[in-house]
Amino acid sequence: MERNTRQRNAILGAISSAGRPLSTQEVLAAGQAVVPSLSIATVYRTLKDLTTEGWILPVKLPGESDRYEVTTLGEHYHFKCSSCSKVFDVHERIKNSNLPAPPNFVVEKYDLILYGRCSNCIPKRKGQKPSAAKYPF
Amino acid sequence: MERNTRQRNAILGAISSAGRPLSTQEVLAAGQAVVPSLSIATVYRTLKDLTTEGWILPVKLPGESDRYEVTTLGEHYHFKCSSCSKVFDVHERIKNSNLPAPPNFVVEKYDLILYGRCSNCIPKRKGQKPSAAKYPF
DNA sequence: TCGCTAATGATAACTTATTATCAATAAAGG
DNA sequence: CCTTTATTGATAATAAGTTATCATTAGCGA
Repeated sequence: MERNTRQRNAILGAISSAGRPLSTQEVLAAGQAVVPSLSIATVYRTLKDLTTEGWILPVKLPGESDRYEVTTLGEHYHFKCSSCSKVFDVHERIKNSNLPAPPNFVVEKYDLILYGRCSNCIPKRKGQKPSAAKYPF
Repeated sequence: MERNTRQRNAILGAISSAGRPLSTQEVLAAGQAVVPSLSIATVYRTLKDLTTEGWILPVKLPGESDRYEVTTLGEHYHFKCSSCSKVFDVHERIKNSNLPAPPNFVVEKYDLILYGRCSNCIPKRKGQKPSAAKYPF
């Protein structure tokens, strides 16, 4: 990166403030809220640049295309809501002593991916619709 | 399925006896050991049929294409060796009470994916090469 | 403000995995 | 052994996500 463009700022800003990993389409939508002309080509280009420069990281879930989040979050897992399809960060830790492992295998790292309903997709009372999402995507 | 072909038998046999999830290319290689003319088109077709019929299931890992295993294994996780890229089943359980979850989120299911070195890829002594794989793929 | 050129936007091209096509082959019943 | 037709093998086509191309736009130093 050599120039500080509105597009780049909008993209990194969207990812930084989202509080959860964003898909390329979510990044596009959030970025266009700031720079309406933002194109998907610039999103892909900038996501690659920001990754190379160490600002963001791809989040890979089974059978899905990459989402992106900032690199400053430390060790955590991910929760995918089966209703709204958003992915959330989970910072609660799993006790290492409870990690299963086959005999004679050395575990170097692991991923834990939770699936279920996020707080916005759990109806509060019978017959009530889920409340509006906290996030703009 | 209406006819009991050598190709179908070779494919289901390979998956049944592998003891771990196989990629489409691994299924092709194992099947060709029995039916040399076996084509990748037949592998894809048969994997789809066997899945529909409930004999096998796709195993999805982040950023990778599907592997397949028989449906009779019960709940388990997967271990991917970072050296030989094979995926192994892990039948040891994780204690449910230790599952992290964000407040007000309902966890319906979860995946645990371990990464590290399998027993065949851990050198037994200094300077010794890893022993031959237990499996033919 | 000017000028250089990196960055952008629109879209074509590409990639990799998977599916469709169709003539040739081979199960399985008679 | 025949006949029927489901299945196969070879390959073209497809799909979705990502990357390349290139004329235009716009940072930013002078």
